[in-house]
Amino acid sequence: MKEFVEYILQFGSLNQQQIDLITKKGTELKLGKDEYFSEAGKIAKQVGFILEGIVRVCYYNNKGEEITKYFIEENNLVCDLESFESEIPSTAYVQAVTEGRLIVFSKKDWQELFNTIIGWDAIVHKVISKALLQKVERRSPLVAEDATTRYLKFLEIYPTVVNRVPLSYIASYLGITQQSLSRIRKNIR
Amino acid sequence: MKEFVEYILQFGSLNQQQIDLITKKGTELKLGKDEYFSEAGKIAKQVGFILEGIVRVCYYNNKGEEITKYFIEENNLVCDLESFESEIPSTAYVQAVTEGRLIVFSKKDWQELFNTIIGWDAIVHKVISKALLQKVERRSPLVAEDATTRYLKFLEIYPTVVNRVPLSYIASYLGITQQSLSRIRKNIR
DNA sequence: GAAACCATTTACCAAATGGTAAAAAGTGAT
DNA sequence: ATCACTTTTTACCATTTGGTAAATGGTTTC
Repeated sequence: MKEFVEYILQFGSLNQQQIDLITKKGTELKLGKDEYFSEAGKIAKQVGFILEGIVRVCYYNNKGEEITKYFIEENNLVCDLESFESEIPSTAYVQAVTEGRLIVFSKKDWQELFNTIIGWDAIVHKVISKALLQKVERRSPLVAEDATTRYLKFLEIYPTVVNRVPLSYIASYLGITQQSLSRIRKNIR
Repeated sequence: MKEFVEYILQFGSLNQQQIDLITKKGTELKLGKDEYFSEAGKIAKQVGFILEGIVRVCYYNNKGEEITKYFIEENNLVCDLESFESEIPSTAYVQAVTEGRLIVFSKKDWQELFNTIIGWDAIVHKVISKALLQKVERRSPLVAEDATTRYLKFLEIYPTVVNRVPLSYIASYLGITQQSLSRIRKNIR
């Protein structure tokens, strides 16, 4: 929980009473490897913050292939925003890639924080903007490159992820087959 | 200007006095075809709202190729957020693809709105979150597809853009050569 | 340790895309 | 209408990537 409070405080200041309130609302959740945090077709009901582990967001394209949209690492929020905020069914799965430990807030508790903590609104919006901007900035530079360059850029973008997730997840994130990625790895060495 | 006020009011309510203040701060800017709204290496000093025309954000990759990161259409904000907010040099060019008409706010005026209009903060954050989310959601589904599918999806995503921008811009947005895109167009007909 | 299971690597050939270059089509100016 | 200029299309071949399948390597369970 300490990690979450520290993270939040980077984006704005809170007094002890407010911090206690936040701490009281959040509960710890353990996720097993491959377990889903939220699922496509269902409405996202929680906001999470990753203390430990790696999570990915994935979906199935119209060929039925499983595509990793992005990875989320420690010290980041996890939430299907569109689904959570608009209460529409999610279009993607959020899945623990490794074992994970999270702080989670129910929608009700999360909203209560907006009503009771002045400035919570501003902090959350900053957090979310930053996270979204990062997603855009990580994805964009990959598009116009060949597969090898994409993989090299992936190594820069997600240095803490490479050795903790299956090759096939990275391949689908990069938009190539796992055979191609394996070949690329071989050529790089 | 009316269009901008209408756009903003979708995200929160404002009284007439507040609307007048916003109206007073914004000035109209005309951009010629190919003219830059902001440039790589410089600090973004304005926020814009497109009344008319199409704008693109582009950069040069390490092979020196010009890559279109995304297009921005009418009724959307234009701003290199990272540069504008943190006052760091921008990494991309923002360029009018067609002739354009925008409402622009200087950094000083934009910030004054935060100080004088209660709730402006919340509105702007909603606008920005929505725009960023759209950028992610438009880009992600393209990655894992072959070139033809990417182009077909592009047509869905940017129906108002296809016939108003050069083929080469679309090709670089999709991460393929313009020859490939031309071939794809031929095969689709 | 053997068996079963899953992930990764390799190999082979087919298909898609890139690179270079030239032709064709479109645009604007005089 | 012609010329100069830019954009788009086409063609050719080289290179990259995909698809299928099998082999190898790793891990877990008994």
